[in-house]
Amino acid sequence: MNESAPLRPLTERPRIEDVAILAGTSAMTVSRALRQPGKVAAETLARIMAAVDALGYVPNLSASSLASRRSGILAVLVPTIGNSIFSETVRGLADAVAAADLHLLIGDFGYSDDKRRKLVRALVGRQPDAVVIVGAVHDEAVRASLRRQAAPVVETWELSPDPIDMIVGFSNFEAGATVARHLLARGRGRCAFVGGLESRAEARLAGFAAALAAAGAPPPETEVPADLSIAAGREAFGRILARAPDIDGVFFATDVMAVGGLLECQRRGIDVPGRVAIAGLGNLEIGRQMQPALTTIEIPAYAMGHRAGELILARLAKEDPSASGRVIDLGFALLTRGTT
Amino acid sequence: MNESAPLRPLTERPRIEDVAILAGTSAMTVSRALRQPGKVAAETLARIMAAVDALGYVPNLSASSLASRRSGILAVLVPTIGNSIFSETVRGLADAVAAADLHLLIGDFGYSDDKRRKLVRALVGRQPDAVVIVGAVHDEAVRASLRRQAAPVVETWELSPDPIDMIVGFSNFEAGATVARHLLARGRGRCAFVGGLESRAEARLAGFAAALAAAGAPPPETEVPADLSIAAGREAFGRILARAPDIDGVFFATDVMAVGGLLECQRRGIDVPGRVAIAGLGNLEIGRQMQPALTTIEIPAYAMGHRAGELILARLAKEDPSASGRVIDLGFALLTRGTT
DNA sequence: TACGGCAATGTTAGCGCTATCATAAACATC
DNA sequence: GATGTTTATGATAGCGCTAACATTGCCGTA
Repeated sequence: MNESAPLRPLTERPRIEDVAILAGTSAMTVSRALRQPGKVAAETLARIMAAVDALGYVPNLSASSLASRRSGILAVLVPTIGNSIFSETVRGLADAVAAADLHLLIGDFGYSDDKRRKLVRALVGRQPDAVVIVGAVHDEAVRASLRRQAAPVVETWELSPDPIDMIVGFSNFEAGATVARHLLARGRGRCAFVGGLESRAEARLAGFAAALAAAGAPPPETEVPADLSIAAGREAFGRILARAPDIDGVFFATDVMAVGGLLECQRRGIDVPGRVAIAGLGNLEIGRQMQPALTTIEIPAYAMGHRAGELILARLAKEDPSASGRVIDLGFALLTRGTT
Repeated sequence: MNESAPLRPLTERPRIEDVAILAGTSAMTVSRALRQPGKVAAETLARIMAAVDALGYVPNLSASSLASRRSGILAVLVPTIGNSIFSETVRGLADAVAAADLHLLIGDFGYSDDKRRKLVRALVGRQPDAVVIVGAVHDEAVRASLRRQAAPVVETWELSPDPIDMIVGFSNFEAGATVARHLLARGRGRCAFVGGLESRAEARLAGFAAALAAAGAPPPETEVPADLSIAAGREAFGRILARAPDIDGVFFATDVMAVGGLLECQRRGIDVPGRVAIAGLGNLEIGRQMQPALTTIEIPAYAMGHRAGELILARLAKEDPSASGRVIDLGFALLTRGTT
């Protein structure tokens, strides 16, 4: 048995220095071996890897970030991780940046501007190499603090002529207008809208109302749901029917709520689309599987995340800021199915 | 105009030193002002806050972590962020730790053991103050590397007599057995199970099969779905019916798949629960809203996250490791509704 | 033999914070 | 007034890494 006392207690995590000593080399060579194995002689590399395994060494990324000024963090801000449509965007993003070693630091701001402000502060402090936000940011203080930091910022899910840095989205206004024109074409003259609580839904309503007005139709009855659940969609639909029994077309700002509306019709024995046409937005699986299947706006949820990731990688690769201010419209598609 | 050239380019982010100079104090006092405002004189505090605002100073948390040996990061590993039931657990966790300033670093391992291994390495490198994992970890290498680090680790969604550190869950085995006994009590003698792909579903199947066997019923027909979607549930159900047309009770490992089964019955005109009884697990909103409403096992998704957060805070507060090895069973409940 | 070039490795000096201890000033106690 | 006690602040020394610049030895070429 080796009786020499260890210099540092074994309970502490090994540092790069410990690996270097065990491998009979220097800290710098270990650092290189782990990040650019090609720059280290094969024999040295093997000794270092053996030492890493023996000690269970895991580099301290805080120290690494501090020294290299690269955190390896991609900060992602979403309104809520509970919504599977946003997680599609996150998945697209993760897939796009999978090769680069960036880790997603996901923050959930619960649709609250105040929480988002705090989240931005906290995330910026971690020196992210890039920031992706679901939704355009309108709060000037937040915009300023995101602009001030060097990392690329991509907003998504909306279009804005004046993005913080880059924006990848679709026109919520046009989506609303498209649904209105579709309902009008189906002979629906008395339309309603269910949605609110966030700027994207408001843009959809604006487009919806504008297209109705352009066609000379009366303005939509509107209901703001309590939340974005099926039950909230049901209840909002019930309130609309109570207020305006002659409604013959309803656009729900999300498929989940639209499914609520559809289920409520089925419960009440209201014929869809005979008496009331229903449309949603998101092309979620549940809408596709309903009977009749839900007419909806398919949005590029995955693609927006993926494209955001590509933009980020391009910017991080070359020091080329020419992409700044870029606005990318990925469009959307109306999927006409059984409910209209 | 002040003509003196700045010592550092203005484009660089301000450091704590810059704030200190502007406020006419020292870096240490600024650091204290931001973390323990009570320990700084009111007047000094005001000057410092003014300087922070003026410069838009945001502390570099990498440096902070390195110096303080506290990262403020709570690492969360989930099989997929796309599943809203796991996001309930994350929400419970977030709520529980909201006051402590811990940030959730969420990693998604896509149900892949290999990805999880990599994710653990990456997350451990960020020196998390705590780790929460959805699912028990069986991979010995991963268990070892999580054990080696000092931070508390909480596994969730399963029970295991030998947790890495702590575990908060429910018995998937018992959940399966409970559903089996319920179906038997409803006179269903020919049962099937749809699920797989992960250890929790396998435990449910084991319990389901054991309870059937104990009652002398034939072993369940089982189908492993392609994924965990509604469509996969539909298809698996179709295959079961083709193989065993006399099936009169089906337990789906998740509500989403169960909804698929229910919709498939409706499409085929199969009476539920007259001819086939259906049960799911998760108590998701869609199951509650279906007509007839889905019988399901309600699991403590939110509570598991919340309890995990509480355990972590307790451990971080006092240096009391007595909670180690703790196994907490939060149970589950059978919600009998229209489909059985 | 001398020289430049290259590959492999090492040395030094921070990155921007905070733990720790020292100091100074203000106050209370006898 | 001498002494302890508290409160506010500051000086110093790292935390564990990596950028940038040596240094070393080896090769080919003049």
